[in-house]
Amino acid sequence: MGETRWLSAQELGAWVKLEAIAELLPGALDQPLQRAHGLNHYDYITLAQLSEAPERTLKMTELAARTSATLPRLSHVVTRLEQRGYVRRAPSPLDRRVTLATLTEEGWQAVVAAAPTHVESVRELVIDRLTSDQLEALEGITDALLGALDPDDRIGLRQMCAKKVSGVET
Amino acid sequence: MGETRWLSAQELGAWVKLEAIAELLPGALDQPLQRAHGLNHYDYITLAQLSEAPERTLKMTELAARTSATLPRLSHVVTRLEQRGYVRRAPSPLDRRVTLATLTEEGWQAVVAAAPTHVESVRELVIDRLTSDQLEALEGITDALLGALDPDDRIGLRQMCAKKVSGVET
DNA sequence: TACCTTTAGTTGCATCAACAACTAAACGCC
DNA sequence: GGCGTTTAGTTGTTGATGCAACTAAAGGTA
Repeated sequence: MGETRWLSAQELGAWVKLEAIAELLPGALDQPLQRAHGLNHYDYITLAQLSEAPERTLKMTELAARTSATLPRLSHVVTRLEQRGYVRRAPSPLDRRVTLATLTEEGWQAVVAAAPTHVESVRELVIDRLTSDQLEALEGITDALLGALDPDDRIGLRQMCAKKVSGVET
Repeated sequence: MGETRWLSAQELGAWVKLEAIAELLPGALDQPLQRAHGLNHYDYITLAQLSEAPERTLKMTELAARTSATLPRLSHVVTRLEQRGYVRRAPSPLDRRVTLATLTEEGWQAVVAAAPTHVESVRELVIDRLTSDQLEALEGITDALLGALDPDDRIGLRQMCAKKVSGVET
């Protein structure tokens, strides 16, 4: 197996902090959404993705890819969201293996209501803490890391939630 | 509540990618450790922290802080690790409310065995993908974010696992 | 058409984490 | 010393996630 290349002091410093962030950030993002709207972060992302899609509808596979989740996980989540009336499932007429998930009017209301809470968290925890230079550096870094974590670019790296929602809200 | 300040294109881009990383990184770190050693990432960090501590012993509260976890979570994890013979619990003689967790010899062997696997993942997923400049920028960014996520610096931001373990392995 | 393979999605089970309620020891104060 | 408060930790329950097994529809091939 060859010798292990241990981490230098600089590498270790950056890594330990990134590790701590990976541990703390998910919970910090969940909390405000959970308390104010009964949604966790993943629920919100799921609804937000649907809200942006044409017809507010996506295939399960596509939705899973855009939310960086596995299909079983998404399926469970959609079941819950369906029970709450936020999403509707229907088999595709073109290929009956395919399930189309559609955002309901209630679901739309829920995303619109939750969006400001979420953007607020993101600003407070991340964006507003960084200088413009850091933000630019962050893009380069995240691109590099996603090369390993999402090699086939299943996510698509396109734009997201906040923009469109704001457009409709006015 | 005032107007929501939506995200600019640059902010959105950085954020969406960071979000994806936060979603994908934990699983990517768990997998190799899980398959090769039956430990998840948090188990490993817990053992690693103990391995560095004087007497290989820490108070539960201190260990929870250093691993960015809540006390209940740590308690459950330590229960499992104790059942596997990796950790021993003992009440502190000085303050009998306090529980001291100590790494056993088997626990030590387990960390030493798992460390190369873990460092390998960290390099492959993160460190080796970044330039020296990016690594430096990352430190600044992580410091800024931890200001929000860990305001009291409970973690301590000291150095970690890999260094010490490598020292003893030779 | 019959059969095999691939693809899409769901379901059940086992694991893990969050939260709240609880126990017990120490501290402060009279 | 007695009593309320704070601190340290554990436990139980509930909810979410991952994985593997399963169903069902499509596609390909003879």
